[in-house]
Order: sequence, then structure tokens, then C-alpha cells
Amino acid sequence: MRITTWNVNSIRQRLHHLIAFLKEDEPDVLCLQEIKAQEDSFPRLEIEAAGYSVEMLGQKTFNGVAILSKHRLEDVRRGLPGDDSDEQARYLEGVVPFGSGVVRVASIYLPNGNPIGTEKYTYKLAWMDRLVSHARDLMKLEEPLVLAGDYNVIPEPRDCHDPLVWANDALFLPQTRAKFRKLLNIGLTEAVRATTEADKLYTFWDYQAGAWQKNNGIRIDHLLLSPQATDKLVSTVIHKHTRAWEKPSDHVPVGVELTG
DNA sequence: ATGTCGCATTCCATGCGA
Repeated sequence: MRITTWNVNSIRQRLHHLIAFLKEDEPDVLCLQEIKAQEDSFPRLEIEAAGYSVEMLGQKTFNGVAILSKHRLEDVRRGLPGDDSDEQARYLEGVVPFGSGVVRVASIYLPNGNPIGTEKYTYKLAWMDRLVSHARDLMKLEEPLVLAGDYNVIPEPRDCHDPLVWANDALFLPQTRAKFRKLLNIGLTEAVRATTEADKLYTFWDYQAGAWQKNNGIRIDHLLLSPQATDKLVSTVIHKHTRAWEKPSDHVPVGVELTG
């Protein structure tokens, strides 16, 4: 069973890439972020024609998350608990069959938080607190769990091309990284780091300043696994080649394979 | 060199978010 996450930066602009990726990689579950669409403009029929069911939480213009799955999602949760006034579409969760049971999967689009010193960064930190709280609740279920998405967090200096460039950025501030470590400290395992110690592994390259050509990237798309999922972890993959496609997303897909 | 995208409106140019 393979579960993959991809920030597509507009589902409508990226539909052909998305269909191409589904056909070449055939993930069982694909979590999407930044679909930038609501239900009425989401290309549901094309995706269903490729053999995937669709659950989504959309929003006009910005944000928006979805989960595509070969098997229909059950027990779907739309939105991150903890703040009923939060209207940004950044969290979607559900379960799919896995072995003799299920795996619970979430598609996460964690706030960017820039510029620091503004309400945007306050919102990011508060959102991370809510994610920690909800993840604690999910851990009590003691089931395979994969929290996948664009975390907008560079976990360590080796996860970016030049740490000095990112020193005062919301993606890399000590306070941001500390909150990310809270997720790990409640017992979640970051899948890519569980399978490799390599540096220069990136999942995002800015459109600007020739970042892709210079391999000036950052690793901000992550899959966090509960112990029950980590026990089944076989491998991870960063689908870097998609960044070289014509008119690409600035993020590439990242996937895990679990046995069973 | 504050350099590129995608979206929406103020609508063929500009502001916002990333």
C-alpha cells in the first residue's frame, strides 16, 4: 500500500500532471494540497475516470485539500478541530482499507506563516498547537495513521540549501521547528528521515531566481506515521522528476510504502 | 535583479499569497 502527498498549486492548472502521475505511479492514496478550487470547479470526473474516488475540502482562491483513493474513504473529517471560527480549508482526514483493518490518512496544508511578526505567524503557531492536540487524540486509537502534507516546516538545517537564507523565515524559525518536534515527541515518525540520512533531499523549489536549476530547495512536505504505521514502513520516495515537467507545481510528490 | 506563478478583481493591469 502506497500513500503519497503532493502540493499541486492549483488542481486546474495541474490536472494533466496529476493524471500523468496517477497513471505512472498508481498510488493507493494521494493527498493533495493547494487545490485552490471549490467543489463546482474541481475536475472530479477526470480523476474518477482515472480510477480514484475523491474527497475534498475546498475554498475559493486559496488553500484547499483533497484525498484521492482507489478505495472510497470512510469516517471522513473535514477541517482541523479546535477553532470553529477557522474558515481556511487546510485539513481533511479519512480511513481506507489496509490489510485486515484500516489506515487513517490526513491531508494537511499547514499555514506558511510569513511574514513573521504578524498575525499570519501567530495563526501558524496556533494551527500547529491544534494539530498536536488532534494528533494526540488520533494516537489514542492505536491504529495505522499517516499525517501527510505540506507542513511548511524545514525540520533541520540539512533540509535546506542554505540555512542562513532561511534563518528568519516562518518555515525555519526555532519556534516553528520546536512545534514540529512536538509532533514527533508524541510518538509520530517522520517517514523520509526514518529511511535515509541523506542531505540535499528537497520537496520544494521556488519558481523564482532559478531555484530549481541551482537545486536551491527545501524539504517541507512530510509524512508522519503512528507506531502502527511505522512498523509497516518499507520505503519512501521523493518524485523529483516531476519538478522538471513543463509548467510544474513548485512542490513534488512524496510517498511511503507500507507492507500489507 | 523584489527574478515566478496562480487567482481574483479593480478586468488586459494590479494586488495578494506563496
